[in-house]
Amino acid sequence: MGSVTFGSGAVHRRTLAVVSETPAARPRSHGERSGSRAERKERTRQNLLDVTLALIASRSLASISLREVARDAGIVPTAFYRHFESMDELGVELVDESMRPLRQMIREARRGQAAHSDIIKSTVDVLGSHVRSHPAQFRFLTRERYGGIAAVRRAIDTELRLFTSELTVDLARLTTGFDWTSEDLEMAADLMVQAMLATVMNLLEVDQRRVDDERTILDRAERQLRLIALGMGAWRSKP
Amino acid sequence: MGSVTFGSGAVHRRTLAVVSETPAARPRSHGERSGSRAERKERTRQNLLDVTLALIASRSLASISLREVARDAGIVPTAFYRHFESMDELGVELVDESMRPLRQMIREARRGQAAHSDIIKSTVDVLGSHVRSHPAQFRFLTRERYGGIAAVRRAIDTELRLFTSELTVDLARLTTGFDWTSEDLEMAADLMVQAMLATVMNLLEVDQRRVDDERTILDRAERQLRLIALGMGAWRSKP
DNA sequence: ATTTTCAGTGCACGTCCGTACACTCACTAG
DNA sequence: CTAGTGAGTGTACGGACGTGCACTGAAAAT
Repeated sequence: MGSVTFGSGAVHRRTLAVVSETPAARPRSHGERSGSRAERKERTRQNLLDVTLALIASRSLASISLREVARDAGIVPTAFYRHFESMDELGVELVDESMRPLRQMIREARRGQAAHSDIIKSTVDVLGSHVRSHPAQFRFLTRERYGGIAAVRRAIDTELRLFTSELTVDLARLTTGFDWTSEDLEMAADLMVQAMLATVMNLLEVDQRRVDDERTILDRAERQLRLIALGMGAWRSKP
Repeated sequence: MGSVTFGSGAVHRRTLAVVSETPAARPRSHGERSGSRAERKERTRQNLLDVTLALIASRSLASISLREVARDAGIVPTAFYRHFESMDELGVELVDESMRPLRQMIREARRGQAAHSDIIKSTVDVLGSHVRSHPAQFRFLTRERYGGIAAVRRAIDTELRLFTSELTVDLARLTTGFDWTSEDLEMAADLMVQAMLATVMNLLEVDQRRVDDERTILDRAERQLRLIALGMGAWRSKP
């Protein structure tokens, strides 16, 4: 079970279409080795990010080596530096990358909020479906949120604050008439985000867990959010 | 900046008091190298745990090496195996170790609950003081709760469930008369534990953070728990 | 047509790692 | 008093790691 090295023997296969005069309409083969230099570089970079995200499934970022990532991405270790200065820097970039599904989620939740009458139910459903379709991103965010790399922790924290403040704005819209201070709104939004993040981790740890199935977890999240909403109905910011 | 190896030259100094006939009243020197073999072993074992806990402050368990722990504990790497089979096993033991302050906390909170009139305030205060006096343990639990080592994650999860179910019992006592199902009580307790754990991490990350000072964080936690309590007042389990 | 750029290669290095093995020698049990 | 135990030692190994350096060759710039 020695080295699984490959690529060293497989010589770079250049694009064979040399005669065609139409540069716009390429055959594109099957999306293999094509594009400008910049495009190729971007693809490798993306590959490094993807591969790292896949490795996060079972381990923490701090225990993943540069060599391992390069190996899985099909490049030589030193070529890694053409894209990132270190694994830590890659980790910070990965935060942006992983926030994309979450941002898309909040947009979709807002849409559901308009259509559906039950805001909480639709929000939880959207959460569930997004976690199911982007597990790696959510796992990365929840695992590294309090993880061992300070720079990554900081980056996630910043993004999550942004997320919370967006939710705060939504809550403000729903509580006009009640005398909520923005500080209290933010506090309530933070509690909701916490509940949702804990739900995310529960969803990701299902499978190997006892009886908890997905529906049970989402039901609980729904009840927790409903409990908070109920509390907000009874709250007075300045008593 | 080569090897900082030491201990190899410092020969084991045996206890010098050989003449004294009283085996009970030892001079004890200054608590250095004394005790039975079993005691010495236990002390080394504890040292390994302590040293690891200290290293967790800035990194994750998965990135801490056996050699590093052994070095800091003042023993040779191979002697590590006299105490633990691997770093993973040490991690699982560390969970028990770290739960002790938390268990003591809940006991103290219950006492405060009896004396003080405001349960929430006293609970949050107890939380704050325990985090301040046992930062390493709390950091370990929160950092490795969703960390990279499955066995440790599992162990923490189990302990936290126990903690939650203890809180559930307390809540049941406070809500007699209201028709709460035990499932809903547990859901509410879980939300409270989540809020408290998030508070713990916020407390531990203060210092290097912006303006958030300790009091601000505890105030927020207090308001979050109060919000939940308010929600519970308005809740009906089977509507 | 020529030069420049630069993503990726290949090799080499020094360091740290986990762990196997044979050992010592203070304690303990008999 | 003697024999056995076992916590800790010292050496040694094979392998993985991060990274420096000189390189190649296709694409881009001139």
